[in-house]
This record gives sequence, structure tokens and C-alpha cells, in this order.
Amino acid sequence: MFIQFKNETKSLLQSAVKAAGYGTEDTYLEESSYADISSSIALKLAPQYKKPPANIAKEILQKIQIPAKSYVGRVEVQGAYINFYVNRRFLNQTISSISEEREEYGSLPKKNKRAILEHTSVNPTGPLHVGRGRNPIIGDTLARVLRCAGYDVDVQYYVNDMGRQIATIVWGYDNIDPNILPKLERDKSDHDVVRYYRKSTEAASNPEVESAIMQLLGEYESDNPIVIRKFKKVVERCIEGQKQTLERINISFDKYIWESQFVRDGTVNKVVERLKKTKYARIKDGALVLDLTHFGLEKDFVLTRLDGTTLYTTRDIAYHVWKFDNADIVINVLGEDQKLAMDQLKCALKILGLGRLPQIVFYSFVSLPEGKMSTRKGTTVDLDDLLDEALERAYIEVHKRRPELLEDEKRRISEIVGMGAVRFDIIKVAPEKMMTFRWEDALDFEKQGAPFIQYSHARACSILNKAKLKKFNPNMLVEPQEIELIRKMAMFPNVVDVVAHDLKPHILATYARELAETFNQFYRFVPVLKAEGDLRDARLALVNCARIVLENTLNLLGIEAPKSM
RNA sequence: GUCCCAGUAGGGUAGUGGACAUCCUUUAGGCUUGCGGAGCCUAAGACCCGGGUUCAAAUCCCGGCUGGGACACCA
Repeated sequence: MFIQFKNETKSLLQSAVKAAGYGTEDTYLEESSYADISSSIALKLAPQYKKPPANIAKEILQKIQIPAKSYVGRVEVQGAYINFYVNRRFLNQTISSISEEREEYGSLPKKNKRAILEHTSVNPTGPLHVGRGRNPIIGDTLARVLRCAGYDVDVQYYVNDMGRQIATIVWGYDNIDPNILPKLERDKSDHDVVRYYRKSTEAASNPEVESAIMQLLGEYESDNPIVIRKFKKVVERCIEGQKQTLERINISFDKYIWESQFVRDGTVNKVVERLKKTKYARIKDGALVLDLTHFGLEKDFVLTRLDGTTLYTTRDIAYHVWKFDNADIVINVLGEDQKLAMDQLKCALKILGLGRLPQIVFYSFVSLPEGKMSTRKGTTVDLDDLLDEALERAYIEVHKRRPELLEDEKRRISEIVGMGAVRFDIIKVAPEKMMTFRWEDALDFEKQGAPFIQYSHARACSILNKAKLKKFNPNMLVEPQEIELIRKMAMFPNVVDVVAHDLKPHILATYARELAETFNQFYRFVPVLKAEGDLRDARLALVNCARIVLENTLNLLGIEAPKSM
């Protein structure tokens, strides 16, 4: 609804500006705490026309003609600003849209565009850890939002199965006696894999072991079927464990794309051959490189080693070419350490004449107070441990508040609250901001975190449990807290649009918190069940709307909306 | 050393040219004979430093300082 309102104010303003004799493209409309939408256009025109901005604003205002069927209620000038306010029709329409569309409310029209969104894609060397823990959560939230915004989304995990690290693990399974490994801390396959990874990395300092590992890698690339089977087994074991972890926080993938597929089907070679023929290619110390100084990159992009084998980023070019064959837009969620590689990759795509480039969401790593996490060194906080601790902590809270509940019910709610708290805690911060992991902070379910939003939803459900929804008259809703709530709910589709466009998932978290806050203020000041007649029916309908929008918002965040907690 | 990103109340965080800088936490005080107090209200407290551009800078530019990342024939 807000999107229509915004478009309407835009065209109203454009024609009024023209009628008042001014010329400008932009309408400088923005959301404002002073009005539903506000324009600072007079300030922009002032220097050009050498008139006081307030006068210009008044002149424009006089030319604004609000049409009969409009969502604009009134327009006012305050100082240099032109402020637009919604009308009753807007509010009523919002309520009826939500009531009718229900779980579809917020979904934007189908765009008929395919999107491939790649996220997580960590090396399959061990369990997921908190250091890169933002990746799946950012990725999954964006996937949900993009679907809601009308894209056909295919979510992919790019499996780095050709790395020397995997060869190291394969060597480990072949040569290390399991009895000398540290005890398996958790009965999960990825935790088993990482024991071998750490131990065989130590062993690899021995040159004989090192060359055995390199030989394995060579045989994997040259299609030795026995070696392929071994690699596959190791990688699948690891991925299976990671999958189990991510399922706990509602994250799954449509496809797992193995890096080796592009080597085996020859597309990597084709890409290299094509790049080799371009003017950017040259041989440096026997290796094929791209000179990207033309694109402002100092560093040569090394495509192949001396022995002709390809490197990780080279193979990634082939993957991206394939992605663009299968999608209209391509989005990657990656750690900030990939920035240079992605710049190089983008240049290669330009050189290949693709015409399209991936959009990349970079996030900063979560570090520990004493430094960064490393799987190899074993200085990680595993996501599994964080989720377990969050669950424990949630259980304590639930038990404190609802001691009378059955044990199963307490555990079920703890799960919903604990997993939601973790997701929200991570998604609420802008991806480029750095985070330091501290147990006390991570498990401190801050007041306006996920439980706050879930609680608002549970309250709404509780009211609705005690009464029946009937036909209602939206004109009954006139209290300031009621109007505020409707206006906030009207923003939801716009939030979906903005998050999908800017790829900024934390904005959704901010919205969720504001929506819950607005509902709580309504709840505190406006009686529903104690109201009578038409007023009661209208307020019940409003509570139902709030319940719907809270649930839809939580769904996009991958967080469950409990009916009670 | 060079390049990229970040720096906002005691801690965390939103805002990326415009109207009193958002919210949580903290501290102090208040609210329930209201539908679930995991709630609501009030107050205290911040734009890293120094220049510049602009009618207007937390926001843009230059130079510092601090933290993270990159600078591989690793992935």
C-alpha cells in the first residue's frame, strides 16, 4: 500500500513542480518522522532559482491537486519541506489487504526473473563455525526476501572439492590410525572429518606426506575413479554434518554445485582458452595470467599454474558463466577476504563479454576477543555449540516463566526461542560491520531481540484465541496507537522491496523490531476484548492483521512465530 | 608498505547531504482492581581527530589515528 502511496506522491509532486514553473528530475521524496513521506525539493531548487526555499515549497503546494480516488489525505508545507499524509482510504485499504492476503501479504508481483543466490560455500574441512556464521544467515534471509519480492530463487552451495585441503583429509583417512585422534566430541560426521584434517595437516609438514597429498590431488583432477570415490566420501560426510547444523536454524539449499563438475565437463578449459586469446593474457614465469591494469587492478590474475592446472578463482569463472546461463541475476554472499578475487573474477567476466556481473554481499568475520577463528588451528567456536548453548539458555527462561508446561512443550518453545535469538542477533547488524564474539553477549537475549517479536506475536494469538473474528468496519479504528500500527503494517511490502533491491537484510530486522514495538504500544493502551460491539470487532480484525504481519516478517527472517511461549 | 571496509552515549547498534541523530543495554524514576510484565512511559548519556567542499556534513573530499580484511602458481 505504501508503495502505491509513494508512487502517487511522486507523480503529484512532479506535475506540481512543472506547473509551478520549475524543472527537476528527482522529487527528493523520503520517509520522515514528520510525515508519511516528505520532500526537500524546495531546498534543492532554491540555489538554482535564487528564491527562499519556503516560498518555493508554498508555490509547489498550491499546484498540488489531490485526485478523487487517492491515498493522499493532505499535503502541508513546514519550513522548506513538503509533507504528505495518508488518508482514511489508505488505512482502510491496508487493513483489508492484510485480512484478505494473509500469508501472501507483503509478496510483490512475480517478476519472472530467475535468481541464483550462492551462500555459505565454506571449505568442507569441518563443522561450521561462528567466524563465518553470518554467511548462511545473511544468505538464507536474502533468499527468503527475494522470493517474497517475486524472483524465482535457486539457492546454491558451491562445494570446493578440488582443494589441497580435501586431499589432505583423504590422505588422513587412508593413513591415520583413528585411535591416535582426539576423542570425537560430537557424534556428527563433520566433527569426525575435522579431526583428520587437523592431524593430517600436522603430518603434511613431512615432505613425503606432502608429496603424497599432491599426488592424490593430481589423481583427483585426472579422473582416477578410486580417488574420486574417496574424495566424494570425505566431502559428503562433511557437508552432511553442516547440513544438519543448518537445518536447526531453518536453512537449506536447492542445489549443491561441485567445483569439480566444471573441470570434468571441460568448461574451465574452454574459459581459459577463450581468455588466453584476449589481449589481456600473457605468460609470466610459465604461468598464464591476465594483466588487469586496464581495469585498475595492480595484481596479475593467475589463471593456471606452471603445470597448466587451474586455480580456485579460475574455476569460479566457469561456475559464474554457468550461473548466467541459468539465471537473470546472480548474487553471492561472501566473506570480505574474497574481495580481490571477486574483482578479478568480474574483470574476467567482462573480458569474456558476459554483459552481466554478480552482485556480491560481503560480510566481516566474527572474531574472538583474542583473534580470529581458524578451523585448522582449532581456534573456533562451533555453530553447533552456540546453538546448544542458546537452547539451554532459552530453556531456563521458558521454565522460569511457564513452569506449569509439559516438558515436551517447554523444549519445543525453547527451540523456537533459542534458534530465533541466534538468527536475529546475527542478522540485525549490517554485514560490513565487524563483530566480536563473546559468550555473554551472544547468549544475552537482549530485550528487543527475537523473543520480543515472538512474544508480541504470541500476545496477538492469545487475544484471538478468546474471541471470534467477524465482519468489521475499519472506520472504527481512530486511536493514535491504532493508526500508528496500521501505518507501520502498510510499510511491510515496501520493506521487502527495499531489502531485495539493496540486499540489506538487517533492515528487515529493524522493521520487525519496530513493528513489535508498535503493536506493544497498541496493546498497552487500547483494550480489545473489553471493547464492545463494532469497536471490538474492528480491533479484533486489527489484532489479526498485526498477527499476520508479525508472522510474515518472522518468516522472512527464518524465525518461527510461536502461538504461545 | 600499498589497496578495500569499518569507527556514532560506559558497551552494542540504526541513520550515508537536509527539520529535534534511532533503538537496545546501563543508571535513576514511574505504570497493572486492563488482553500474557519476555510489556509500557519518563529522564541521563554519543557522531575517532584535524582541515576542506556546501545555504546545509555523522553522511561527500583530503590528511591522520584505531580495528578488520586483502596484497599466493591457497581455497
